[in-house]
Amino acid sequence: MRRQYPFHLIEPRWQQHWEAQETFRAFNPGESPAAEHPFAVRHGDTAPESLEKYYILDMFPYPSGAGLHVGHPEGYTATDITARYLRMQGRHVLHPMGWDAFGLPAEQYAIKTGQHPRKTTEENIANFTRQIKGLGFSYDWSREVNTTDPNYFRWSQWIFLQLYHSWANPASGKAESIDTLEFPADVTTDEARRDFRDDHRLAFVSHAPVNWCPELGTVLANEEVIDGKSEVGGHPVVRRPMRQWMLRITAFAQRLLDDLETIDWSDSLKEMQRNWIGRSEGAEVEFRIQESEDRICVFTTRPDTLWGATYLVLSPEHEWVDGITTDDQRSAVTDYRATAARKSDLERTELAKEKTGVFTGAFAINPANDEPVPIWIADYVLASYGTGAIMAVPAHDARDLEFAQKFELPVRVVVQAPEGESLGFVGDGTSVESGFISGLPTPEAKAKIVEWLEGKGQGKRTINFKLRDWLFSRQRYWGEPFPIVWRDGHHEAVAESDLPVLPPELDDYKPTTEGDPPLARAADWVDLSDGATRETNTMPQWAGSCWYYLRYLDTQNNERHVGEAAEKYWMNVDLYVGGTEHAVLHLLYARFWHKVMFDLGHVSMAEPFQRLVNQGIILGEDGQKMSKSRGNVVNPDGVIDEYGADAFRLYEMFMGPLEMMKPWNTKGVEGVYRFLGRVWRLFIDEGSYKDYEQAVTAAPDQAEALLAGLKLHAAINDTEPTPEQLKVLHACIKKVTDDLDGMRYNTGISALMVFVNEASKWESRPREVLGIFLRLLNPFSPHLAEELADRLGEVSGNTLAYQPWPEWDEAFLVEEFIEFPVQVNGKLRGHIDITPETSREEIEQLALACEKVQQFIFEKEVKKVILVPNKLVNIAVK
RNA sequence: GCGCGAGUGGCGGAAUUGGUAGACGCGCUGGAUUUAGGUUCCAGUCUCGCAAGGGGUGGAGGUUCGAGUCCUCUCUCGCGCACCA
Repeated sequence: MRRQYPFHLIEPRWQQHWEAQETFRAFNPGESPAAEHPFAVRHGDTAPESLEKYYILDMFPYPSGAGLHVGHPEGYTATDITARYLRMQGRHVLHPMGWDAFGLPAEQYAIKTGQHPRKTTEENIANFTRQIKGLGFSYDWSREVNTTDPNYFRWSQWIFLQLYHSWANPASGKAESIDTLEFPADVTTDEARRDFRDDHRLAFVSHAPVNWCPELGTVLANEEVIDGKSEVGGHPVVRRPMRQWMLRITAFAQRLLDDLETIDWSDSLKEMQRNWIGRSEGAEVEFRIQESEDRICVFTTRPDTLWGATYLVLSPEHEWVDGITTDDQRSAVTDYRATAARKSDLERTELAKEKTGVFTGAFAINPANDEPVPIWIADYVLASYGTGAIMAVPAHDARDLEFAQKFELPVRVVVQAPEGESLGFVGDGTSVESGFISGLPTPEAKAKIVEWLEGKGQGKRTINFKLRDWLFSRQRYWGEPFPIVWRDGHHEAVAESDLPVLPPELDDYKPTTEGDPPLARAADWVDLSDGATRETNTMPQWAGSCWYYLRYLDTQNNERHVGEAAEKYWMNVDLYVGGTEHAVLHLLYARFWHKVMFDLGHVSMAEPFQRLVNQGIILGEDGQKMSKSRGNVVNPDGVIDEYGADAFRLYEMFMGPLEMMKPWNTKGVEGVYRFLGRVWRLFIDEGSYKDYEQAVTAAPDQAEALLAGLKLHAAINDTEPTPEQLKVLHACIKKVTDDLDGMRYNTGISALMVFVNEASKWESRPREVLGIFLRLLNPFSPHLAEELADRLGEVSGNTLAYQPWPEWDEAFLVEEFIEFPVQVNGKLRGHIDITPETSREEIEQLALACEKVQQFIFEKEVKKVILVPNKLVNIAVK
């Protein structure tokens, strides 16, 4: 196919120019550009740090072997356009890129082939770099980070130590040094004090059941388990107790929830985080066990239904089950617990349509009415939420009702529904048959019963979160080793001066045995000369991505994770763009780490990402999700070969709104490619381009040199633009500026198309007008814009990157004659010719006199004439 | 089940605050140039109707001079969470 224009020559040339010129370098406080750098050409002696900054961040990719897919450049193009736009607007823009390079695929490939994951990772990064650079993004490559680089993960380990050395002080609600933790009076021995501290650290060791994925040979965080299967690979996950490192994210649940109010994220994303944090207000109520002094504590959000609590249910794992079970029920209970323990999470939720459970034989006393209620165990009660025990109120809870009906337990209505059936009613109503709270509306009933329980010492108001502590260790090779050693059964921090802790070299990357990490195989590495042994787990992939946005600010700093001045100047991230897949993983973890760092004084702001935008996913041409098995994956390399990077960028944005899910259509790429061809022909003399093409056919190796022989279009000249031309130009400036401010890239592009459609008709094309158009085009398709601007005339600093963004003048947009719409009863009936000076009265008269309008108001009563300035006039008749 | 979002031509999508529905692009139809095709350029393209005119933004109501936009009910699709007491 004939090329619309020689993008294959233009694009690499400008990419090399930007690289050589370091066009997109951002400058830290204290740094300044050389005098000939385009930043200095634009801003003169002004110190970069005195300019208003804008930090625009992409979610850095995992460099997989498959290379870039079309989803990556969607977000990257959007941020690049905004970065280039704001640079032209005079902002000091930081726009970096890096690699989230620890991860499972490289390790699995290593297990299969014996090749070191570092090698795979390096190759993949090289490929990603080539692809991303080929798209002409304006990244400051001097700030590239790689999470697997020891100079990077040294600081990931350092941050882990900050967590290790801290605790969450409930009094201040903040992370503080573990040294501020006061020991209770009864904690006196060194051993007890050590244990007490270890129980309070933000990074701590737990032996609780965890999500173990046998297929992957590692444990997973709750966030990484979906429907009982691993998020990566979809392998079954089972519960199993193991010694693991945990991070105390639960201590920050309330702040993670509250601070969502301070940031500019989409409602749906905030809602996803809120749901994940899962705050619910209620009360803990204590039920005395019959013929015993022990009390079972349950959590309920409906303490007002206490009179309707006709039985209790404990989770099968509840620690008291053994103690309370009666002899005649013991074998049934033991069997049930064994069955429940064998069930995977999947079976316990998905497959368990029908409620199951057994009676323990024991009874508890309902504190409201002193009646004995039976205690059951059932796996619909989760050990991990609340107290692992509930009071069942079958009349006002669907699950309890189902259970009660199956096992013929009593059901007692205690809330009157405002209307309709009260049995099974779960909303707010009025308490009935409930002693001293009868007659009270639900909220008041709740308050009163809790007050009463508190007075009796049998309950208290509480808040529960679904959020669990973060399981932070993995049984893998290709991750950050923990900066931890073990001595006499206790863990100790590695000295900061000994960081980074490098992983050992291995020949075999497989986990050793059931759950033993591959690092355990490296005896030389594990056993230290002083008798201590190294922790052999590694950190999860999230560790590196939790703080990379900070390292970009100061990648070369060997003294700190980030220099204070750089952090203060650049933070926080003004705009963060990425996919929704990280809504509750990366974005929650990073916020948590950031808050800890904030409390400890290592960063200056409480939230890292001020504004966050999710790009929608791109579907295949068949409207299905792209996948190898469907065979509908679009490879960007092929598209760029055929149409060029500028067309690719333009199409990714022209498809539709950034945040929307939308299908790929190669015909659409051709459309924007044709548009770029029209831009080319607006500037370049067609005859000379045809000559060039013929000459290139004869001498393909001379293509670069022959390109120099192209002539500008003969219609381009230095005449004064006509008012009509200025109107078209300024309408375009206005629309593109508005759309870029609102990140409406698709409509911005359509405005550029409208301009080109008009300008193509001009017999005289003023250089001034075309030059301004190229500045508008530059953020979208920078290679072509730079090339044509270069041919059109001198560009200061040899790049459009820092040319001032054009401003529009409303005066040029005023129409001399306006076709003003006239409606009758809200329906368009005709137009009248007016000018901006036409008075209201005149417009009304003209509208009523209009011939087309006449036939609709003839012999009717004109009730009202509504004139909306600059919009229309509407005549209401009857 | 709960929460969030979205339904507009043959298709992707426009329509900042209620104010000319369908911008821009794809596709399609016709024409011109070149011609082997393609490229490029011009014209047309929501629908019914020869026209005048009528209808039209998932569906049904409502508010309004005027509703794709606001309100009520309802249907469909997508996403998230899911026995969270």
